[in-house]
Amino acid sequence: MKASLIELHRTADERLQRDGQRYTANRRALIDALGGSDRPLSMPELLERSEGMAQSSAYRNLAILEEAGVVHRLVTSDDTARYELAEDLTGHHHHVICESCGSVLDIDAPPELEHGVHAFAESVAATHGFAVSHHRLDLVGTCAACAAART
Amino acid sequence: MKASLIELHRTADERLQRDGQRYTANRRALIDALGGSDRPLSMPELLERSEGMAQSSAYRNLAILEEAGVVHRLVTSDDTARYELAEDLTGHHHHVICESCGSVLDIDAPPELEHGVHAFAESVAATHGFAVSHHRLDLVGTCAACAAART
DNA sequence: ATGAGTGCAAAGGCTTTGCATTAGG
DNA sequence: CCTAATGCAAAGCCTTTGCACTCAT
Repeated sequence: MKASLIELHRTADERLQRDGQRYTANRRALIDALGGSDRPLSMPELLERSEGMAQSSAYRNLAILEEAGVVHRLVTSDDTARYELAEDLTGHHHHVICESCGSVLDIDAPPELEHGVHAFAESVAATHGFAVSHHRLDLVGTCAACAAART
Repeated sequence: MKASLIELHRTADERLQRDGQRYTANRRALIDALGGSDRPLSMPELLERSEGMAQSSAYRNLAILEEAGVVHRLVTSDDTARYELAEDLTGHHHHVICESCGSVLDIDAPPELEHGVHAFAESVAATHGFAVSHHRLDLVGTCAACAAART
């Protein structure tokens, strides 16, 4: 499901134009950074990968990219946000979150499990009049690195 | 699984003592607030329910209560934290999160689904050397109130 | 008395906003 | 040209910390 970078840029451009936004060099750099990662990136990580971009521009552009449905902002356990490409661009996946260092890893769940979650979501929607737009299934614990460091 | 308030206070007291902490009036008030709610509470909500408590005391005591394993802090979508009783005091449950107003509702998942999640967690633990301590399964969308307001 | 707990106010850290400058169409 | 986008610095907001005071043991 992972789209090529070229295709990714095309899609981003389309969605921004639909919102009356331009696909500038800064926005391109952010998409490159996110498209080249197999996990969500924090602001420091994004700035490292985006030579010379002002932090305020990064925040502003990420907000615009999220608005356009290209990027997704997520908050896990620590209070720093992380960003990833929208799910329809990366394929549905879940997160393994280290509560010690805050790092996040992408991971896929077996189809049976996804089915179960969808059924659950539908029953909740029906029961509570709640419009479920998506679900999150995170595994939280300690990553190998942190477990080792804690020795 | 929901313990009586009396039992809850006893447990909180025990766990705090184990940490060399006292079970003060402020801490009691926080536990009362959380124990009397069927959903996680934000700081403003907690202060409303805790007559005259200083915000700094609330933050400090919640941190101590979390350390003692009585309270759990969670961050959902907006950047305000919410607090609930530790899972072993409330029973395992999941959250329905409104991305419009940030409200959170507690909910139970069917046992089959929980089984599936556990199996998944174990396979990830084995594959990635990641120590899974717990999981989160959230349904994200728009609550009935927000859907109505948006008319 | 003695240290934990509290409230108030100040400081911190991530994120957002104001404003003058630069650049894309 | 004219508006959108950028960078810098200032402001905001939630949360944490410093400090003097109070309370319980």
